[in-house]
Amino acid sequence: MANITTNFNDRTIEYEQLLSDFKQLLKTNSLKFTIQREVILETLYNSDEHLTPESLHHLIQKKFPELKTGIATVYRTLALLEDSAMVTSLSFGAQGKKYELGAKNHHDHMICTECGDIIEFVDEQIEDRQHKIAEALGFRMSDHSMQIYGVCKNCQHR
Amino acid sequence: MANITTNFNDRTIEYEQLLSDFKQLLKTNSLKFTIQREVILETLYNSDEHLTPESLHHLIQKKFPELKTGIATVYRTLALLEDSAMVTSLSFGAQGKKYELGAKNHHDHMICTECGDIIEFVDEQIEDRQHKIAEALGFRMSDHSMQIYGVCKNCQHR
DNA sequence: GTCGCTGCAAAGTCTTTGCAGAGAG
DNA sequence: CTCTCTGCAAAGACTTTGCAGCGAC
Repeated sequence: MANITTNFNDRTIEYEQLLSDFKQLLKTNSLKFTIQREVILETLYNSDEHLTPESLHHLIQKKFPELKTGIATVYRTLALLEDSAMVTSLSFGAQGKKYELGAKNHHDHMICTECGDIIEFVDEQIEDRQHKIAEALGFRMSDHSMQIYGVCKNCQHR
Repeated sequence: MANITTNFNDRTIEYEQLLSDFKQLLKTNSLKFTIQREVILETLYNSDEHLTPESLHHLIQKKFPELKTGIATVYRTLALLEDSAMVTSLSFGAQGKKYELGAKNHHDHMICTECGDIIEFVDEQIEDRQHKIAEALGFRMSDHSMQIYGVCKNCQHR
């Protein structure tokens, strides 16, 4: 089985680069660079998880309790980052969305319906094919998402 | 461009069959067959749209005003149908889920980010590949969903 | 200084639940 | 008859918004 990649530990963009992109984005839109916005970006960067607004907020409160960052700011910043395509949101069956940094390599998700574990992967054949389908249907494709649901190796053994 | 199918007007299951499956399901679980449940199933069957609980409720109120079906019953019945895999829910970026009958052929979705239009399609190459990926990662695959986002032909011309 | 940002709390959405009466089996 | 369903309204969960003071530029 070739061409399936699941290793995303090597991020495509280093934090300094990401931060500078973010600052540029803010400047372009006459928005201000605040410590809260930086902390949110940094926490997203340092997390390998797919975070809900609530879990992101908890992480920040634990790590920077002196900031007393409000959940509203987390929501506002996530909306800002999503609008600028710096983060991507996923909505699975459960209620609420999960967010991840878009600066990582593009990938799709395989989700274990037993334990909720998420494995990221990329398959070039599928990526190619998606572009061809969009073209054939007359769409100007901007994005896509794919989730495969099933039971992971660990949960099968239990 | 071969092998992309977008024609789903020919349903795989006729209504009588669907209804009888539903009755069987209810019987098996010692649940009762009520007029509200039938109306919900029928309305889903007769709609080619992907419905939100609210839009489904509106349709039912318009068509069967004498029933005064409550929104809570719609939610409860959709949850029941989804648990039994008779309907599938989709959660796109927007808030809220949309539901569709699972009795139609399996398909994926191409979604216009301008007008919200949804085109259904199937591509065998991708279907095959998904199974192979699940296998390679040790998953026992149960289901998958794929959405391609972009701007549809009509909206490009505007 | 100006004008956007933040935290807080209040207000909105969407969804679920408790309950008493109605109805299917 | 019994036990599940239903509509209603209240409660919950999650998200957004208004506002006054704060802070980046």
